[in-house]
Amino acid sequence: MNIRQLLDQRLTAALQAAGAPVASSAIIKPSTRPEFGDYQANGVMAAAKQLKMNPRELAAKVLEQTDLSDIAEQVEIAGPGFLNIHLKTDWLAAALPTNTQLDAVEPQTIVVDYSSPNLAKEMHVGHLRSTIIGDAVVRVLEFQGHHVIRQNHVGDWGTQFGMLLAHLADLQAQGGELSMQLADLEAFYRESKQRFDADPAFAERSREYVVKLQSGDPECLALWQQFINISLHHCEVAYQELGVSLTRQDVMAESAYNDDLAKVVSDLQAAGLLTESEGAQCAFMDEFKNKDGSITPLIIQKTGGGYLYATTDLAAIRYRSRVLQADRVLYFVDVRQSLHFQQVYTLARKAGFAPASMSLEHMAFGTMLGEDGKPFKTRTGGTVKLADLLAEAQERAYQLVSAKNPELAEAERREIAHIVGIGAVKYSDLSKNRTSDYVFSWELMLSFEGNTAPYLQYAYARIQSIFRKAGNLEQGQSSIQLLESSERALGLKLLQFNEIIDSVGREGQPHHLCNYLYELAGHFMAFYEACPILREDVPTEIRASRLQLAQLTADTLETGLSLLGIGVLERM
RNA sequence: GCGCCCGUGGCUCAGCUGGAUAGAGCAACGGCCUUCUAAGCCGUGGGUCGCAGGUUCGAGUCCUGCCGGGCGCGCCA
Repeated sequence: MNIRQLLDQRLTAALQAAGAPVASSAIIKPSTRPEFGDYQANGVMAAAKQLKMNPRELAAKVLEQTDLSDIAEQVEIAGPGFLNIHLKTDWLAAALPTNTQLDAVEPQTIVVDYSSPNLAKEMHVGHLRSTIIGDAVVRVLEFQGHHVIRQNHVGDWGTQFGMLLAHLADLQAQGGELSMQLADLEAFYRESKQRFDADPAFAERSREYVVKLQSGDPECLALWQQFINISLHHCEVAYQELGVSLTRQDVMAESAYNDDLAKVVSDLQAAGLLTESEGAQCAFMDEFKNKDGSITPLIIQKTGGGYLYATTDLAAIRYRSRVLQADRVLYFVDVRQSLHFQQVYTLARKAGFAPASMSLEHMAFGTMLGEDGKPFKTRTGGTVKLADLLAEAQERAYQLVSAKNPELAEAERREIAHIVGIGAVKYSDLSKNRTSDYVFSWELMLSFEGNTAPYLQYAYARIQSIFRKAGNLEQGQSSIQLLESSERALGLKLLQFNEIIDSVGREGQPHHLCNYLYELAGHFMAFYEACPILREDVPTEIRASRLQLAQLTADTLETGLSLLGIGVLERM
């Protein structure tokens, strides 16, 4: 159930029935302070302004137009014209058992473009944002009942593959296993680049490899295919370690659109959208006109006929519309590409590649910076490998769990370290989703205290511990009673799960879910301190009610964390 | 030059079509483990929300200007 939506529907209808314009909304939000009830309506004042009415009078008229007595204990007009809604505690309690069942949504086909690493190099911490945030949103959308199509738009094409293949061919000529030579992709890339910069003959051969690759030379293609396979395998290892749901089936590489590119250009030309400028095919769109009258162009085809990533992105949009039949396409891509996407989206609309009914959404995120405020690098100047970060996180978690619970078996401590360590890394990224840049900090990323995944996992483990201790105590069929203030607060928070899921599905911001789960766990901790469950002096029906609250909290935490791609533990 | 984004306590961040007394975590300080896991709980101190105007009954949120930082802009992706 979605309380906020329910209140919004009823009060917005009442507001309009009271004479407010059809566009106006009751604007329901959780109350900012306990004495203002559970939810507050902020929209009456804005509507009153438009109607040139006294807001409190309008608020009174709104209340005449609806009857909330089935769900609300009391609704009061407060301050300049707020409506403060105090929900019935019994109604809350009765709604709790079905809490993790969402209200049905109209299913859409949603294409999500995320992760999309460049296969020329190894995945590093900079790939975390797209991969982890995208995967969380994918899980949320599927949970809502949408048809989600993952698209891992990996970079497997372009000039840099010339030097990689030239270097690879040389090594292969010397004998040896490809998989061994490519075990450290990052080092392999460095070596290739060094040779390219230092040796003109090698650079020339690299360029020849690009031509051979693009002209479909079978030997060259075979070599390339091997390289891609190995590099993809590296990604899959990282996905596995991270618990990311992408598989080989989700890969739709840049090269997959190669055959469409000429058609994209000719279709754009036929539509009169391209202009030749300095030898290149460009789209000059009025939407990108500057103050001085010049237009920032979008280059579709290079002088000499080469294609660019704009061309590929346009081909991908057409594919996602025509073949995948998407209602929405979400791009989890660095914010630095926002102008590019604006241009591509605009051109795709003009060209009819993207119908008006298909939503194109750039879910942008900022760059990861080092603690010096510059793009994140190690001390030696290289990027931080994902594998190193994850290993460090798990090691620290292992040290901690070994100190806390030395009696646990080695294997269980390793398992706990894995779930906790990976969870902490993912959560620290998921919990801040501004489009601005953010600062990478080992300290914060590997922290297990405060607003972190381990805190949520700890709350879950505590609940499991209660149930282990409770043994076969019958939970009974008795109803939930929200008697103590901490019980009521927990119950209300539990019921807000649905509205958070809706928001994440709509806006693609998992940090709202993180924040919700953190508050939920916090409410549980307060309840845990204030309300004994298994103590002998607790009456049976109270105990049964509290056990149900604990169970619902565990279910919600588990569901929420799983949507973030984070696991839970029986003990830690 | 043009365009986009960001400036919130010592640090890292929330702040949901403008709403009531700006919230967390970390760090600091003080309490709480013979009672369901102290990776926890309770409490204290700490913010002219970059600056200056403006719109509004009401501005961290909207508008203008300025200061500071980041990023992008015709043949990389």
